[in-house]
Amino acid sequence: MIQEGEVFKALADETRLRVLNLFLLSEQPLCVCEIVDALKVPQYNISKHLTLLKHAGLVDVEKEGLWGYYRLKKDEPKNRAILAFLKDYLTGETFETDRRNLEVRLL
Amino acid sequence: MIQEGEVFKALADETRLRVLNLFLLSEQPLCVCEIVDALKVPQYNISKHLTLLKHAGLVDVEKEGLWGYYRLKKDEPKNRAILAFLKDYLTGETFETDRRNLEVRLL
DNA sequence: ATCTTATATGCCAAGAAGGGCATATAAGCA
DNA sequence: TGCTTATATGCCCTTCTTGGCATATAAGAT
Repeated sequence: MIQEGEVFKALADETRLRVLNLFLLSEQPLCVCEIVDALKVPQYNISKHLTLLKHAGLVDVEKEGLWGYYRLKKDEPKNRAILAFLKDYLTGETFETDRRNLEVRLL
Repeated sequence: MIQEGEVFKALADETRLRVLNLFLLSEQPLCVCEIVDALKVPQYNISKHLTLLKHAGLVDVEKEGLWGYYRLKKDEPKNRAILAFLKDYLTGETFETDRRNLEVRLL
């Protein structure tokens, strides 16, 4: 499990970067199932990565009934710079496809 | 081995962050032995991490006789933002001690 | 109460990463 | 030629990480 302050370990995984990419696009809370649909990755896998991102302090959750709404902690001082960097860094086919898939899902 | 573009994996290790911390301080090429002295970590260990950082595109080497002078590729567009971020991120006892050790070594 | 849906989690196996150690390489020097 | 010094690398072992799968949890609906 990732310790406090070890942001880079949280970012050192492609699936997690894909998840963060979605958050950076939407700038709104996303539930697990939306992420699952967009990335086409098994639910248990996304759940695990979200838990890890939460422990790393990059996202948090709000539970509403059955749903868990995750959102980027973009106002956290510790996260501001790295998220700004990420926004430019996450380029390429996969990230773009994921973003398109999310847009369709959110319609 | 780290693939092209996977910067975060290169940063997801404390020893490598400690090495980068030295480069950010000195802004001058450093040879392996200087880093070994400052961090008090075995030479073979530092060598391996430097090779990895090189593959990640964060540093490069210039060989001069027996010595290998490594330097940060800080002018590389891809690296600018992340290095700026790192400069603020690398705080704490260990990093400060390492910096002091390097200063002594470079006298 | 039961069934369904959304999410989390425990266990396992495979692979990657890191450290230790010995040794290889290779340049300079006696 | 041999000796020393600086650096790189291969092997082994241990630990960490990830994904797959099954299952647990828990809320809503019937």
